Amino acid sequence: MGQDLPVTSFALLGLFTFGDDDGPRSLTGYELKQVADATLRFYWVSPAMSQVYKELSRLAERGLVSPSDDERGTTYSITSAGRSALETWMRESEPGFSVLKHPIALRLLLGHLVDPSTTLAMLRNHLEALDREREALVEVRESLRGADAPRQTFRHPSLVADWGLEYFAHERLIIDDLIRRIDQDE
Amino acid sequence: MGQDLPVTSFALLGLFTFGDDDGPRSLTGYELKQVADATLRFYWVSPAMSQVYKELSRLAERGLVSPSDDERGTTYSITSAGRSALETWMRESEPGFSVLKHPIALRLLLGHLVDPSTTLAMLRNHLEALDREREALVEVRESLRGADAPRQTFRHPSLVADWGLEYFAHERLIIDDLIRRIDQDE
DNA sequence: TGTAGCATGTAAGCCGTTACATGATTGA
DNA sequence: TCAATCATGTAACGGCTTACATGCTACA
Repeated sequence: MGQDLPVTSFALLGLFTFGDDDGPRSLTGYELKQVADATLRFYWVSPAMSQVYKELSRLAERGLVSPSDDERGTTYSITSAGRSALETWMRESEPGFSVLKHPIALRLLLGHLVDPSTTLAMLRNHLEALDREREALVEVRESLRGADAPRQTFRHPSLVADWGLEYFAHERLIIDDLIRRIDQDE
Repeated sequence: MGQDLPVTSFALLGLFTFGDDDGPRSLTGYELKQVADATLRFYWVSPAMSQVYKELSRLAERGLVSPSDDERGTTYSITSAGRSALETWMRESEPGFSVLKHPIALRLLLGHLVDPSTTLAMLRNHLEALDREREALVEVRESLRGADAPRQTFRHPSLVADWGLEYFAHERLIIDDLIRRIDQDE
């Protein structure tokens, strides 16, 4: 019974596997969305609230998470079937290549349609957006300190966060360089 | 009459603005797909054939491209309305931030669910995939030589391609480093 | 003669979004 | 008491994909 689910389902399911101290965590839909916004959004997606609830229903239907009532609302935890479905997915499915949707790159491609000053303004705005995103990721990274050593709970999340920080830093350099090159062209 | 179309429509429409020598190009749906695969795919999307034809119909309905018959089949060219819709879109709409869907990063996040050797194998495979993608982009970049100087037709496409090449090179370094770190953890 | 590439679509369906709706709790 | 946050959904719809179908041309 191979689980045929979109990657986003497994991504959300995976967020339940990061236990604090006392075992795997239980989360309400609302909380799950917070966690996804803090982590998944940088390299996967930030699903809409309605999508999160829909996913939780589907995962529950299949027995991969189990709901229980709690003073916080309806909380979900991963089941052992959920955990093994995740492990199977990790081991046996093809990751596929990454997909980037980069509106700035797209508009730079079409730069011949507008004034260079328009393109430059766009790139400068992008630098600011980049800094804001980077700041948000820095905070995520900081929050992992203390449990980010090899074999600790947040080892892998911290590796991914470091990757993301490098990505932002490097993109900053590239954009700076593009601004310089376009400035010179004039 | 603001054109309310998905970004992909403008992306495809934009591909018609790169004239060779004798004005803007005319393309069949099939050819448009080839161009998109060679360029858009690296930082936007590679739309399915069926999607390309659907977009062409919609763009034609709105008068942004005009079809004409040709020995190659039905070819389309951008109209002046199409061109000004593109320019307006470039100047007046918000780009928004980039969205990355990176299955490798996602699976690295969940590395605690599998053997380190599984993660290492995944990262090594990713290095090879990265090299293949890079090679494809190198060829695109090379094909732009000769028209990539400031103010020439392929100036902006070549800036974007250079950006992409740097991106791939840097990701390679990051993955190498991750492999080293995970190796050491054991 | 058969396979690969060129050329053009239709149909079904999933993923995910926005808009809308509701209600409890907490703190300014 | 009013706004923000927590909490949970439904409905409608758009974007894009896969699967399917068709036919022509060039070439090995």
